[in-house]
Amino acid sequence: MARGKVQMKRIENTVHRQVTFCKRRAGLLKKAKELSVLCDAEIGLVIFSSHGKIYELSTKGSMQGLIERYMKSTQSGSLQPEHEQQGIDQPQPALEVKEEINMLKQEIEILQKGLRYMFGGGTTGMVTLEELHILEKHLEEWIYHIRSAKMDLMFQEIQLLRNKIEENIGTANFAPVTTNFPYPLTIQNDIFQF
Amino acid sequence: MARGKVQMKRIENTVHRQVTFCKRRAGLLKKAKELSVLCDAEIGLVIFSSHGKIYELSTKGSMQGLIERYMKSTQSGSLQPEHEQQGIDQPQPALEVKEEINMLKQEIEILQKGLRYMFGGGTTGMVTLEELHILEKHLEEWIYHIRSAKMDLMFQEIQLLRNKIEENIGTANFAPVTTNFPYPLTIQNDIFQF
DNA sequence: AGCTATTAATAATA
DNA sequence: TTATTATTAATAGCT
Repeated sequence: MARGKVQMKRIENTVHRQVTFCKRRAGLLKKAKELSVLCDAEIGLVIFSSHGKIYELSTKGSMQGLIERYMKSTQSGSLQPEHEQQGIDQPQPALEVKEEINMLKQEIEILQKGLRYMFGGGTTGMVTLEELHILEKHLEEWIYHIRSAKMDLMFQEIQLLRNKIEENIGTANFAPVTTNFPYPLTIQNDIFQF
Repeated sequence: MARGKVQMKRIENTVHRQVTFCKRRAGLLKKAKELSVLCDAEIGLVIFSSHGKIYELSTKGSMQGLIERYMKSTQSGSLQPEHEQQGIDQPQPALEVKEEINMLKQEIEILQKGLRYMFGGGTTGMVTLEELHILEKHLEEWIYHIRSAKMDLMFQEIQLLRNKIEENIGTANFAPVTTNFPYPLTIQNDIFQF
C-alpha cells in the first residue's frame, strides 16, 4: 500500500524486512484493537519476531484468561464456524481421519524415540519392547524401499549400458536379459525425500 | 477507511456491527498472514465474536504449539497447574483437524531432517546408488542395535519371570535350566506377540 | 453478497 | 526508530 506493490513472500533484505516488520506490526496491533472496540470482540494476538522477540495484545482481560477461554472453546471441538489457516486450503478430512492421525502420532512418537535411541547410543530414556518392535518393522520396511530404489537404479543403469552396447555393436543380436524379479519395484518415498 | 471516518467506539447498530466485524475480521487475518510471511514471524491470533464464536489463525504450526511457546516466553508460568509430564498420548484438547495435520506434517519434517542428518549427511538432491547403499547399511546397523535392545529387554523380562516363579515355588528343588542358549527356548508366546 | 468513494496503511526513502 | 509522501489496500455506506 505504498510506492509499489509488494510480493507476498519473505523480504530478503534484512533492513527492509525489519522496517516492514516494525510498521506492519504496529498496524496489525492497531487493527486488532479497533476490531475489538468497534465490534465488541475479545482478541488475542501474539507475534514472535524472527528473532524470538514477543509482542502481544489481549483485549478484554489478560492473555492467560484468553488462552483459557480458547482452550475451553476448542476442547469440545464442535462449534467453530470457520477456521483460518495459513497456506493452501486442505481437503476437509473425513471422520476416520482422526483415527489415522492418532496412528501417525504414535508412529511419530516411536520414530522420535528411535532417533533418540540411536543418537544416545542405546540407553536414552525408556523404550518399551513393543516400541522397539515397531521401530524394527519400520526399519525393515525402509530397507525394503531402499533396496527397491537400488534395484531401480541398477536396472536403469543396466539399460543404459545395454543401449550403449547396442549402439556400438550395431544390430548384433543380444538376447534381452529376462529375470524373475517383478519389475519395476514401486517405491513409496514418503519418509525419505531425496 | 471509506465513505466517512469512523468513531472508535462500539458500533451500536447490530447489523452494521456484524457487517463490520465480518469485513474487518477478514482484513485482520489477512494482515496477520502477510506480516508472518513477509517478515518471517510466528503469529497467533484468536478472535471471539461478541457472541462467542471463535476465529483463529496460527502461522508456522499449531495454536497449541504457539501457546506453549508463549507460555515459555512469558515465564510467568503460573497458569495450568495440572499439566502432565509423560510422553505417551494424552486426551489432548481436541485440536482442529487441519491444525493437527499441520502439526504432524511439521513433526514429520523434523524427523525427516533428523534422519537425513543421520544417514545421508545432508544430501537432499538426487539419490545415487552409492547413497542408497550407504543408507541401507545404516538401516541394517540400526536394526541390529534395535534387535540387540529387544533381546536385552526380553532377557530381563525372562529373568523377572524366573524370579517370580522361584518365589512362588519357594525352595522346591527345581533344577535350574541349563542350556547353551542365553535363555530358554520355550517362552510364553505372548511375549513375542505384539 | 458486490460496488465505489474515501480513508487508512504503508513502501520507498531520507 | 521516526518522518514524509506517493501509492496501494482496506473498508463504510449503499445496493
